[in-house]
Amino acid sequence: MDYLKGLNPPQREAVEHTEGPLMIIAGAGSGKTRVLTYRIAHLIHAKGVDPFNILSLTFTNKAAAEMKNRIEQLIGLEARNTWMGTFHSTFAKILRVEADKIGYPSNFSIYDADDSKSLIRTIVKEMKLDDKVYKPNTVLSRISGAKNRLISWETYLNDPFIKADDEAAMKPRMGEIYRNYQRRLFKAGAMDFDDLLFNTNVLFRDHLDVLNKYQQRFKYVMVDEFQDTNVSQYLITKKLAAVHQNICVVGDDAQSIYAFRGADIQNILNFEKDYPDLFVVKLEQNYRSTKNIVQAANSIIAKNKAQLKKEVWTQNHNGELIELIKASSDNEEGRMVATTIFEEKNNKKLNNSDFAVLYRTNSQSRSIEEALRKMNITYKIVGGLSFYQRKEIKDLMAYMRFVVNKEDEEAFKRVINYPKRGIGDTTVEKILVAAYEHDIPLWEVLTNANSFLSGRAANAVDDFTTMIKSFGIEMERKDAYEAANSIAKQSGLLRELYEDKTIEGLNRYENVQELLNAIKEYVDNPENEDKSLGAFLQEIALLTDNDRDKDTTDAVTLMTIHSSKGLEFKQVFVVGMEEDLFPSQMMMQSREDLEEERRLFYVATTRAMEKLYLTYALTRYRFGRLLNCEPSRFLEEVDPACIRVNKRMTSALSGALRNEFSEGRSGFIGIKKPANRPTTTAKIHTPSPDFKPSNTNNLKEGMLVEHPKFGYGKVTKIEIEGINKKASIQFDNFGEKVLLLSFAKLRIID
DNA sequence: AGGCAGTCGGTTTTT
DNA sequence: CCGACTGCCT
Repeated sequence: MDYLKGLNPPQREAVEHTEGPLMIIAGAGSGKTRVLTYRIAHLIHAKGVDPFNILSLTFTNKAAAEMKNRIEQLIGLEARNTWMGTFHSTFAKILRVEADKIGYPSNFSIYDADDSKSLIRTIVKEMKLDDKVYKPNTVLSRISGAKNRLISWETYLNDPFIKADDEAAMKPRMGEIYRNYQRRLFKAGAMDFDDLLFNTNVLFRDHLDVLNKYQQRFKYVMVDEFQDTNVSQYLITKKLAAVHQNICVVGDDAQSIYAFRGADIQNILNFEKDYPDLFVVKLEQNYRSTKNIVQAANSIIAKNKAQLKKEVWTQNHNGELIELIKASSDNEEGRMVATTIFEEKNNKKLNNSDFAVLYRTNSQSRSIEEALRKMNITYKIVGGLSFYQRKEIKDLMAYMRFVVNKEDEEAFKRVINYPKRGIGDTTVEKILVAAYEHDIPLWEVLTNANSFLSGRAANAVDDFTTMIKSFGIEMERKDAYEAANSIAKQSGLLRELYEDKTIEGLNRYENVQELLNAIKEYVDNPENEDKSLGAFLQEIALLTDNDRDKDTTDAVTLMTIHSSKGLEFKQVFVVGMEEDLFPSQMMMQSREDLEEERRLFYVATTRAMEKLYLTYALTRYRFGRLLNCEPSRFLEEVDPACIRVNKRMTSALSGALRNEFSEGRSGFIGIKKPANRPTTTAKIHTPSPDFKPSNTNNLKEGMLVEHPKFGYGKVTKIEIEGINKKASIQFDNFGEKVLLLSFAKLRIID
């Protein structure tokens, strides 16, 4: 085949090695997707494999779509028949078909994280536990972690180590919550994201005939981004490939960034043990980036202990040095990014789409957005508050979900009284108690409202069920679009939004219209055979914002590092290079955590083809508070030969700030005069509870105040600098401090 | 049942 | 800063 000519020797080896277990270690920018697509094409064309027998698993819908696209270009429509999708969507489809074998209805709902958390909140409340101890987030991630390691609630409750662990964390009832959560999901005919994989494992474990069916079907199994698989995912693929042993995994241990989701880097490090006759190919030549960028990335990742041996290199030019940009605040950082983009665009005749701004957390996008808007630079945000997480979208989807699956408790709670129809919390509570305590299906309670509720409430509920029933009939007779359309209209949801004439309301109305359009597109797409509402819902439940078609106009891309994986841009800004932000202080519990943050930095830098900027701010607003920031340790870890400091950017203001208030700490800007008192005289001080930031607006010179850390002090000076009001305070035991009034916590004594 | 004002708390990444 | 929740009033 002539398409093999364009490949370098290791790439070609990977493509041609089709039989038996194969691991491809693919460094950043080494042409991984190319190899994967060529390999599939090769299987079909040269080896005569039926596309129907090939399964390719990816982590994002985008990656799956991209690969499908590229194969189609290579070998034409034949490629349509290969099964290509994310783990979650692939096994959701299989579970739909086999649901009855594990006791689920085939129209099961898929709970997203919000639904899961809401359910956990209800359970914690019902168990009369403290929701400050059992926070939905913590509980969910604990349960999720268990499921990813295939620990059922039964096992969880009986495992003495887990028990000891939970007790040490002062959360002894965790196992019971897990049990109740799981029972409640089952009763609602619902699975959360992790269940899709967990239950597939259960299905394959308990029903060997089913497993065998899929083993026969998938003669060739391929896993992309293998470093991101968790145990649950790995076991599924291993089982599927057990008969034919044609398993090909592609990954890069240096880009494993999903440990928080249960990804286990050991999967890739131990793969050889599971397959002794494993063939390994390393793709080490980088075609994407300049030497400087490759070297910078390598110099960071080299500090990690847990990694496979690999030497990524490139024949590309040295390119420009990496530019280090220092700003005094997050807003100035944004301005610098925007002006740099503006200038580079003009100087090098680049498009907006050649630029990307990457950050560690979604909330960092704000200051960048503002600056870009001011300079009239078009941008698009990937991820963030997802379209599908918007209230109006979730509301309409909840209606659709409830019509499809009338046991779906979370969907029910969303729609029962929205728009308002006079059914209050007490009534909802009664309905749920009736259903749960006596183990009656929710829909049975609703259709017999008279037996459970008193007159007025029962009538309102009757009207509701009548409406839902009519939607059900409509759903059976019509396609997803028509059904959704009349649900939106007749439920009153569309009218409610239409009547809201604020800009926000208009937006919401448009969003709902957009969802309806998406359903229309789905129905009109000849590739989708099943045009029912249920089929559409299962499709959409696993979509994220990243999968939505954004306007293809020329725009700068803003996103988190996590969502940037697999992409490349000519020029990349990695912003917020500050200690505790990146590497994130939330993460930093162990060496492994630091190493994952390093890999994250590795991913970020290797997105850049020609030029890379690292920027940081000395002060930053987060959660409405102004914090002082230290430069990230990563700035020191990068090989200094690759970096140059942008002098122009180091403004007088930032320099002054840096020198004068160098000892940053949350809550105060710095020490002006060192305290020359013996520390032994510091008395033990228990702060009273009423320290409020707002109090400090009333500060006047000469006042006596109390600070939670420094104790009692006297205000010596009030001054305004820029947007900040500052107070110098002489503390009894700590000398003079300068506090920022916008957030310093103080109590005024007189 | 529902609306409003005021308090409290979280503050990471995604299928 | 922003959303979720609480308590009070109609």
